[in-house]
Amino acid sequence: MDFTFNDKPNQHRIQQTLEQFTDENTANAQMVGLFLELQWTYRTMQQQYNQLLGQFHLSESQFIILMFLEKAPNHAHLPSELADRLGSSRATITKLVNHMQKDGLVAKQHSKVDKRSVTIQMTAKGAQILKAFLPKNFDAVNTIMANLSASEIQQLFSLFQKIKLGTQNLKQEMESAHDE
Amino acid sequence: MDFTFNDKPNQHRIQQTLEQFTDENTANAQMVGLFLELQWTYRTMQQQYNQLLGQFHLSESQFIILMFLEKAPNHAHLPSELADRLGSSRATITKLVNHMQKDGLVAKQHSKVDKRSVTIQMTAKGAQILKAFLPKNFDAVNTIMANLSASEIQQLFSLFQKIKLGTQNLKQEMESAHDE
DNA sequence: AAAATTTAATTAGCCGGCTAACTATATTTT
DNA sequence: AAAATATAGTTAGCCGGCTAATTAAATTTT
Repeated sequence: MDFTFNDKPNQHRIQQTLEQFTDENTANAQMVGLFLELQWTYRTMQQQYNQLLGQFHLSESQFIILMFLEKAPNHAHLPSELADRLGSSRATITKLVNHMQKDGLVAKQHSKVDKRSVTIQMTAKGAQILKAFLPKNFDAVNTIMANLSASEIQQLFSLFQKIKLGTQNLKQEMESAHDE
Repeated sequence: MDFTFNDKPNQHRIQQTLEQFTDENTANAQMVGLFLELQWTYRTMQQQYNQLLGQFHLSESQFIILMFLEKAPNHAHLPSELADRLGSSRATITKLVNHMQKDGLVAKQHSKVDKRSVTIQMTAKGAQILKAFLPKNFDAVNTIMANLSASEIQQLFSLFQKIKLGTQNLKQEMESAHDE
């Protein structure tokens, strides 16, 4: 965009250009601002939520793993399945599961069919801690979301969907740019 | 809530109870679902954004610090000011700034007035890297937010505000509960 | 059947987040 | 002025995220 006028533009043109610039500028600035706002909203929420989890000696990922195991047949999953579910790397899962094993929340069982494979099973203690935490989690989420109406919740679902789509597009752009 | 009927309720009452239960249940389930959705949206977005930052050997926090310094008089701030701005602990800032110093993005200057105090100043290299990154950042944010209309962006600002309020309420609840 | 490839999980090493404890300096109280 | 308190920043030690390299086993190719 060019802001040096060699001709002598009339007032209308200047006004138009300014408005156009202003519109684009504020629209763009708003996107950046929204991006920062999303990060701040998440960070502050997560900090508080982590404190709650800390009272039960859990991390967010550990909680998600317990929830996932709770619904699974035989309360068991493979590490790779946990990684897919959490959207994190297998290395991270190894660490997490080791901690959880040390704390007695899960147990590892080596498969005899495929000797590379390991099943992670929730223990009774894990189930008990999950059961104790769930109501607190529920209350906390209700408090966090208390100011939202039912229709606002629906809006957020749909808006998050759009942001996730945007993220996917960015991912594809970056991957194809990397191939060059 | 009780679902065993000792009396013989008419069809209407059953229907009513079911609806009421369903409504409450789905409303609550939706809040939990929305909470998970927010986490997922943020996590996937952040993973991609971190990849972009990684191309410039920056982390998100390092970028925010550079932006903050860029706008500051003399391109300088105290560590405590950075901590407040990022909403993170001073220990985290110490680590971050040490890394950034090693990479030549910032410099430390010990105050002679207050010997406890240190000023963190952005270097020319820091300014240059920031300048190189900004357009990429801009494009990435635009891609992520591309599916949102102007009014949707406004909605999100207002909805995030409500979530932040909810977080504050949770914080206060937890702090007062802790005092007991 | 042997070689090459793929897959499952782990390890090593980095970064950034936290809390708690510590050092050094300023400030306030007494 | 001395003692107590508050403040600025760092350090130690934990956790959880990542990538890259490694190990071991299964599968596919040849």
